[in-house]
Amino acid sequence: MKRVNKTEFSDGLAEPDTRARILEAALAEFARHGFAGARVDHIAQLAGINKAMIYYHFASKDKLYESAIEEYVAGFIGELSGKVSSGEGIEGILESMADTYRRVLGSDPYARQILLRELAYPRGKILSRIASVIRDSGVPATLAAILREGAKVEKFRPIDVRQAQASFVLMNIGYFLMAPIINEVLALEDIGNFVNERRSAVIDLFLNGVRAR
Amino acid sequence: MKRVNKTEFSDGLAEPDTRARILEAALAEFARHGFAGARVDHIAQLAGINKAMIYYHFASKDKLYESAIEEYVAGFIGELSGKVSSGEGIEGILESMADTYRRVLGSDPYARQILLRELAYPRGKILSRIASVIRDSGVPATLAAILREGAKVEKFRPIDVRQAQASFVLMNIGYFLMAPIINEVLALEDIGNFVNERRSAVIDLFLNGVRAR
Amino acid sequence: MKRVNKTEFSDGLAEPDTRARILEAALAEFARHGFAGARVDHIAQLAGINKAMIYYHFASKDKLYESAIEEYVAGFIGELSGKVSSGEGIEGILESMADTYRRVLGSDPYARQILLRELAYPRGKILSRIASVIRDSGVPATLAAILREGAKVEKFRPIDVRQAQASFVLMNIGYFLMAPIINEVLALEDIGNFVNERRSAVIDLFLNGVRAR
Amino acid sequence: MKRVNKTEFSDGLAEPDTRARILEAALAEFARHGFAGARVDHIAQLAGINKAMIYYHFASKDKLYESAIEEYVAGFIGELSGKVSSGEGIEGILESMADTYRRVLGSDPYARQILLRELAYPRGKILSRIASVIRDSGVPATLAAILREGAKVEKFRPIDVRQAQASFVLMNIGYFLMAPIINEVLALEDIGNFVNERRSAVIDLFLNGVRAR
DNA sequence: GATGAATGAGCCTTCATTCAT
DNA sequence: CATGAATGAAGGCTCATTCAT
Repeated sequence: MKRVNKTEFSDGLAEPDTRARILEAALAEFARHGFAGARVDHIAQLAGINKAMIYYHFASKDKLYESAIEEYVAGFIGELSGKVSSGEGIEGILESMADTYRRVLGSDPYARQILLRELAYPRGKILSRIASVIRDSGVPATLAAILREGAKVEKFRPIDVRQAQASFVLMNIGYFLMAPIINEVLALEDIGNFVNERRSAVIDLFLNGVRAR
Repeated sequence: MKRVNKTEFSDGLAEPDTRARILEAALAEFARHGFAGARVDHIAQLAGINKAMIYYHFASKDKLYESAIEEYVAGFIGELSGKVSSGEGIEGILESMADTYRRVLGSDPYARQILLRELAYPRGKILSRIASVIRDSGVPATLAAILREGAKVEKFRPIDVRQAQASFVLMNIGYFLMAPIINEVLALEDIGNFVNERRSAVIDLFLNGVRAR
Repeated sequence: MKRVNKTEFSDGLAEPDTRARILEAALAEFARHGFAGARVDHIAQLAGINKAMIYYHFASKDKLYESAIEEYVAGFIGELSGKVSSGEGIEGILESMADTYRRVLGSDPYARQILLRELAYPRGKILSRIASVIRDSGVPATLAAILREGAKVEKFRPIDVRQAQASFVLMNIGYFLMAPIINEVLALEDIGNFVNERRSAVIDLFLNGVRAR
Repeated sequence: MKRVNKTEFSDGLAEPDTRARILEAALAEFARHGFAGARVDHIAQLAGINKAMIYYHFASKDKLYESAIEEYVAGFIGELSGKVSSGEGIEGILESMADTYRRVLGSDPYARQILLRELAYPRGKILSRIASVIRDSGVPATLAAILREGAKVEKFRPIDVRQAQASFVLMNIGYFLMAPIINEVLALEDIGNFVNERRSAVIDLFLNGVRAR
């Protein structure tokens, strides 16, 4: 907040400021071990600072968790918002959504863990925060609008739009959450392929599912 | 396993044997607090026995966790297998699957927590065990067979069967896992209704999605 | 409370039970270093037990302090009560009081420290407890009665009995509390002598102070 | 000592210099919480300065304590000395002593705490310092002289002067130290009254106690 | 089987003290 | 003089695990 990089004119190898380093280390530790399993000692080691510094910058392990997750979630705001322009048509928006989910949950090292952890043992208002970020991105509303407009002109079948929204999201996100089980149940040997093809398979199923006959 | 009822000659009002009580208490505690957050003391208290008894029956907290989850997962074997007869047609099998997922994840007090926990922080081979139970139930294979047969006679479109399997499962299971976020993003006010209508909405989307045009 | 000596029939060298050992060690540590200065680790060492045992028997450092002091103060109940029979006359009761004060504050290793500590930084209701023990001993009431009776028959001057009570107590107790300063101000070289003679000096001053002329 | 007013050329509204502010804050903190219970952080906060400043002016918490108490005790030197002129007679000197004790221990916010604390857990040579201040005031010597002179002319009984000195001091000071217990044992309801009347009650008892018959 | 007591290692947090600026 | 940041060494408390009975 009122923090300034402490080595502005120095050797160029300026180490990131302590508070940020702590938050990053905390995120990694919490993602890997959950809240109860995370060790403050370990976070300090990861951040390369003295353990007491954590309590200098944050009041407690609890507050540190909140701060780390909050900052992490806030980081996605820019990424998600404005990704969709209704002009692209339904294929465009579905592709955009699928891409975003994949990028966030398939590449980001912490998103999946944090999300699962919070779903299992909610702490504070983090789930609400995540929901806000998604809703405020405008994507769900845009998809809903398209489905409703399409139903009027009989391009789409008159279905429950909310159920459809949920279904599309879950087909996409759900895979990343449940991959270990899905992959084993389906006895997948070419997981990379499966993931790559999933985007179009999901969109195909969805579009055929909602399109009027 | 090797346990004997402890009140063989007693009054007939035999209380459940200790080992079982421990396992039940452990499941509840682990589901509620995760592995690291669970307290052996608390489990003993829940089971109404002395803490040392836990170590008499189980080698460690780790082993206790494994035993509790293993026994819990094993309990679903009978429930899932034989639920599907391919004679019921595709609607029948989809309904049967949707019902089962809902019963397990929507009513059972521990399933959702344990599943999320294991997905986030896998311990031992529990995820594999879950996958085995699902696969051994024969349901996925039956669904795959129906989709393939249907594709041959052009009843269904020629799609990737594995992707379709995954999609159907995720639309169903995914909701229970992610309900807190889904509900808030969609600003649901009638959650009960939404859940009740979800089964047919999902089946409807899926069938239209795979059916030939 | 519900504690039984654990080595009833053993070698006769039965070690005192743990709880009592902890209380004794705690008293010593608290008396020597005060509450904030006392170290739980040190108490455990003094008691010859593992630090965790302290928390097995007592909830916290706070509670341990309360328990230790409470038990300590309670130990004086028997010692103080019934020490005075009004039949002994005023000299008798004054001597008895002076002796008791001297025994408690001059010989007991902890009384002075605990009393000073509590007077400076009261914790819980310990000062009240001490007051109760003194009052319940009946001694102050007996002294007051004697002074009042004596005033009626003009054996004593008509003075404020409460002030007199306070004065007598303070001349006795006060010395033990303030000895380091008193001794130095008076440049005493024969402290032992001074203490020995104090009893009769105080009683002499007091009796002449209250006696009618 | 070697300090200079920090705002020599400033607006004239010079704030008290830092060193003095630290000493004042330290005295308050030490009086309230004792040495071990006092927090350097808290002292800095009370003084409205940065914690490091404390270590710039004082070497350690120990030295800070000594300095604060030393300065505090030194402040009483002027107050106590020269208060007594033997010309006032014994009543005069006793009244003067009682008044001084009451003013210091009954009104000063720290004296009682500091005195009790030092008596319980002496630190450095502070008790000696206090004794010196008292002795150097000349009051005890004056009282002793009066009692000895009076004994020669048989105005006073031939008592142990040192015991009498101690007794008078303790009747006065002792009450302030032990008030919480005294008040409760005597079940005082009019404490203010009791304190007000104490001076004359003590002097009355003492004079009658030493006066020849 | 069952229990109360005991333990060692570790955990979160605090605190006096120091350093760089 | 003055500050914010940093640190090492505890300090109180907890927890999985074991022991004696």
